[in-house]
Amino acid sequence: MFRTKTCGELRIADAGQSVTIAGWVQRVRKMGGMTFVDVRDRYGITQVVFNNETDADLCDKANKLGREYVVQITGDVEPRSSKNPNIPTGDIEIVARKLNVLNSSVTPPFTIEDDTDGGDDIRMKFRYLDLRRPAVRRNLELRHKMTMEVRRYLDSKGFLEIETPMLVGSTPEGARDFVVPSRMNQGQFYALPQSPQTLKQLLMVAGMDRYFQIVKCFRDEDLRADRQPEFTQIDCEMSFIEQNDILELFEGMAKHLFKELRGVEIKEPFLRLPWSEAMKRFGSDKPDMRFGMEFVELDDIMKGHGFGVFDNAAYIGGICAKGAASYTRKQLDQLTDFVKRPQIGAKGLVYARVEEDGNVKSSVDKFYSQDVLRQMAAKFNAEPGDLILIMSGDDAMKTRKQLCELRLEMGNQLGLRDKNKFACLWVVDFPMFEWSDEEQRLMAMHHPFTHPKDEDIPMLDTDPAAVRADAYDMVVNGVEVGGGSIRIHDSELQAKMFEILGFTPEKAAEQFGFLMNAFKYGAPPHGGLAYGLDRWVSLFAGLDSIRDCIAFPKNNSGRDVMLDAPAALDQKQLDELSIAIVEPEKK
RNA sequence: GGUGCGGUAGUUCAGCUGGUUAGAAUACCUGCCUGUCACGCAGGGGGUCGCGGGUUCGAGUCCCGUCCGCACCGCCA
Repeated sequence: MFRTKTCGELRIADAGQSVTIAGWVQRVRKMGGMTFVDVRDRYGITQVVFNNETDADLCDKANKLGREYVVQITGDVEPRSSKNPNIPTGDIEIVARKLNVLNSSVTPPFTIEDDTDGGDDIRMKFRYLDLRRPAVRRNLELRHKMTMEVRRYLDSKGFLEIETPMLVGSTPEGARDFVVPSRMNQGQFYALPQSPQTLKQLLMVAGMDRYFQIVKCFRDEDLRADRQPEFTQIDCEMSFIEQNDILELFEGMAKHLFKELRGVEIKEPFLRLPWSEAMKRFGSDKPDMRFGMEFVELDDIMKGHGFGVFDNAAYIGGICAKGAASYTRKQLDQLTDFVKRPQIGAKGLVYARVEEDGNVKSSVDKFYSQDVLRQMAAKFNAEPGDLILIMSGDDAMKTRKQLCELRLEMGNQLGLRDKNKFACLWVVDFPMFEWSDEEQRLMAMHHPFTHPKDEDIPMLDTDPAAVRADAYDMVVNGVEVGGGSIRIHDSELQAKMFEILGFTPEKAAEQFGFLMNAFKYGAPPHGGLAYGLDRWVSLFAGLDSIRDCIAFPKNNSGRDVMLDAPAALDQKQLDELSIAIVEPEKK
């Protein structure tokens, strides 16, 4: 046998056994007459000891080992005279009898340890070394466990896992597509799917009833810490269901995952927060509900006192930070700078402290009487020691989003965003459309196959912008971890939707004719959702970036720095595809 | 497309208002060391200061451009 034990499994009870292990040299400690070698594999680290007096040649050989050499070692398990309580195998060591050097290694560019000395850049370039680090490996193990539990749960609920093609047609609506040229069909292109949306709907028409797939999706948009150009979705679709059936089934899945992977009991049912309420109370369609600090609107109380900024504002709102009245002038100035940063773009910040005697001391005292300020503070249920922060603006939605940034920042500063605490909710009743300045038309907020709320359907003709959709997002700790909708299953309603979205009937037929045709053959009512696997794993692992739970991620500019992709093609390949590269004009 | 921060030894970083031979830690190499486990001790090697231009008697340091990395805005049905 190549090995009889892994580097993580030997315990004091194994003392006396002869074993063979194999792995990488983590570290060599030479003590003169004796040498300790830590051998690492996926399962752990085991100390091997070589003694000059017992076998001088063998000890010499061990002294020549370097970091990350690959070794096979046979020896006897013995209790250690001084134990190492830091590792599970710390009670024993292997007294070596045989050392087989399977491979040498050049010195790695960074240390293979949880607390590595390597930066992101170099770790990504040598990702295969980075993946040897237990901290990164654990993230991939968690990812594996999650997909196993997802399959177990969905299988138990009667879902079929069905694969859909990666080479599909391009759909200009929505994100940019990655395109793939076709050699057999010169001048024509496939696209990689942004999601299997239409295909899973066709599976519903096909009577598959309950479908899921753990599937790669592709979007050619700019990256973020939580956005990769290829990412994995847990994609699901069901027939003969209502919205509530889907919400219940998938909050059940969330509960299952929390229990199996984090040992956390999550209470059902989740809060179902209408989109309009989420925006009013938190200024966000993905509120972090681990803490309160809800918005309070102050238009009625703060207007008409001669403070021009407020008197002319379309929206005045604030938050109350518990116990933050001790903030210094400097800290408050920093908060003001924070909201004035270009990414947030607020004009300024008004603050008010509630003092021990209940008096309210604000930055706008000269405009407001103590009476008005106390009324204002009462609206927040503010107590002595609290800090009230107020923002205003001439666009209510914009100002709410700015206030949202401030709320999250205060949550951070006051330590209210605990990574080990989880707050789950559904945001429901999203608007059907949103106006696009760039395109000068209404765009589908979710996607064009989303079913409008039945009671809002009459408004499709009169006031489409006000129509709400049977669309929902699951939000955990301010992260959108999944979303879906009830779909349109009626070809006439679908045609109307395309019309509102500015498609001519010809264009709609050209791009989505296959779907509208299918709907003519008895499409069942259906709906579904997709979970973002990368985001779920990141959330459970407490990661700052989804990159850390992806074996081979792309960098900020969409490059794979290890493979050095993308790259130019050989002329021969270009010729076969009839593709000519035109140098972008130099500016 | 835009904003901010960064790029100095294999690696992570320090390097002030410009001024001798650019430092630290760690990694690496050599020697010593029989109970280490972040071993210890002694010694050693290691730099196109991202790249290009400019200002200056003199640039790692200031200015302009450019490339690369990270975070964010736009974008992400």
